[in-house]
Amino acid sequence: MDSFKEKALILDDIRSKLTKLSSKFQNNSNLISTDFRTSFRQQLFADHGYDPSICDDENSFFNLFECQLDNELTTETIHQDEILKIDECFDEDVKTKYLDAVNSAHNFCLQNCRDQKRAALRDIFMLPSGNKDYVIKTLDQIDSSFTDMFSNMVEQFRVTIGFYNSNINSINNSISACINQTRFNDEIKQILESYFCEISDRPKHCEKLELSKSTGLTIRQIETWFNNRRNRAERDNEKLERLTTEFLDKNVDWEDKFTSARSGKLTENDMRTIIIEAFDLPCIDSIEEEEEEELLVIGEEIETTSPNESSFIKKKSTKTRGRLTKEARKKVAPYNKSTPMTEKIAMMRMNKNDIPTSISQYEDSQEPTSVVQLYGNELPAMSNISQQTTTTDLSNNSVATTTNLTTLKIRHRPNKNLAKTISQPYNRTRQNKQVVKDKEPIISKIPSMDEEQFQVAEEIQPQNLDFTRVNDLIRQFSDVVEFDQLNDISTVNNYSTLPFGFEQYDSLSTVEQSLNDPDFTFNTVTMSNISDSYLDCTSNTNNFVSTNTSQNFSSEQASIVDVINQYNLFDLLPDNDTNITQQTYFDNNNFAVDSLDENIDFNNVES
DNA sequence: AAGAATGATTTCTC
DNA sequence: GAGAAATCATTCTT
Repeated sequence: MDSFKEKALILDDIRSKLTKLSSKFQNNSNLISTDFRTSFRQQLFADHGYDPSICDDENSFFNLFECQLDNELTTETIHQDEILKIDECFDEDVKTKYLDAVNSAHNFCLQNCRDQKRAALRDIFMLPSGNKDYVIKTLDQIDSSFTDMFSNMVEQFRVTIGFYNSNINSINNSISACINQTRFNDEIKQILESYFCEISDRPKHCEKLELSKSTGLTIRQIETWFNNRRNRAERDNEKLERLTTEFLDKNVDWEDKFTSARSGKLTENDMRTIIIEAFDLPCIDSIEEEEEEELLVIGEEIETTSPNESSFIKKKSTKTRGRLTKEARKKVAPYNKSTPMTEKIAMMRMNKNDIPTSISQYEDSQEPTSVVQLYGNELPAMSNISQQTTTTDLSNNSVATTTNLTTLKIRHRPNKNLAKTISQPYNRTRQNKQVVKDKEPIISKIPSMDEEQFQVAEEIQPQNLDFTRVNDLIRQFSDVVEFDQLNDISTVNNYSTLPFGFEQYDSLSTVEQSLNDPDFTFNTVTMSNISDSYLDCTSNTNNFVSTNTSQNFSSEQASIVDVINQYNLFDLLPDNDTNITQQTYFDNNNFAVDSLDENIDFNNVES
């Protein structure tokens, strides 16, 4: 443990010297002589008893500082290209604002790209051994990450100004589509709907971004859609709740009736009568009579032409098919076709403890069309579920309801109209989330417009476009860059643990304390010094990020991370004759938290 | 024409 | 600042 403390001090020393150096360097590289460059880091490590030969590629590093950082982001040419293209096809107002947006985006990416590269270089430089190839690769990755980001933004801007609507096939739709995005088309609805039902009704920011990308809607629109969707689903549930209560409150032993119906003691006709009476429904005599007359005629005809008893009976039995008016149907909740209701009833019974377990199962695959069909099957073991459900009174407690529904895994079903508007049949199976990782910058996929398209675009360009949306986008992208993109970029993950690790040596006293006191925990370690205000620990497959000190961690978890990070960091310095290669630490995501798995419940860590 | 559906906005709360 | 709830405005369905 002596070496632990010793190494901490050494690193602290190296760190302060290097920090001075690199800040000087950023301002004026000429201040540093060639001799100094080639020997500085070697000397530094040699001073502390390490083999200087582990510090290779000195010159490369300095060259990188000098050259790489000043390289323009590769978006530059694309950027110019964009300007030229858009120049030709939109009016002055649209053009200006579009270009402003693109410019802001570009500057933003440029600036952040530089910062990231600078940070990466600084951090990597501090390590005992350098590997030019690795560093260049890292810088390239950062470059391409930001190129992608910029491409995405441009794409979004284009969507906003209706760029893609400007083709010959959709002239009529395009103006209204881009000025006033009224109804979303079927494809978009399908995407949102299936996301809502299958994955989450409350997407996280990065998920919203993906949705935004796949639908072409803005994040704001995505949010609005999900808000509305949640609200309305909730309202529907409440309505069903009310109807169910009403249904169950009727002074009828429904279970008994259904059993009778199943066993044939009661005909559907009987059931219908019972229901109509129970609910005091506006009887639909007129419709009924008409139909009966009709059927009667058919029956007679059949009887005369072909006096086959069975076919006659068959036909006759159709006559008794229960039919209610539309209005009546609405009131008879359990017989309504939009029907997770059956589960609801089961839930309510369960909670009321009057009828134990069995009630019908609602079949995903078919619309229940009659009483028998609706209640023909039995719900699988309710007892499994009941243990988890709350015991609160259901009738007026939507929270409890939601809990129960979730537990039951009740699925939302689009109602008839919705089903109609969604062109593809709603797919109930969870779709494999597409892993979209283009190696190539997305910008290459943005189709360019030919001359003819430009002319069309010019004719139909939107007049009253609200560009606050574009600004919105810029702002949103800024957020995303901080919290999602940067942390998602594997390049950044690789090195972003480093600043944290180094910063921890600011609190050496804490380390010291920990060494003397076996019971000491690192809860008190200051995390506010974390350089980029995020902490990223990467394990084999698990990846969790705290964007702001220990907010997303419990203090216990945070402290574990601290400890492990520090230990691992010390391991960076080769002990005695151990020859540790660059790859051991940097081509391997296990860098920081290899041994954490058994200590941290990754499932509970927000990522 | 009435009513349902739905995207968007406003207001309020936590 | 995010989300729920209420509401508005417009479009679609019946």
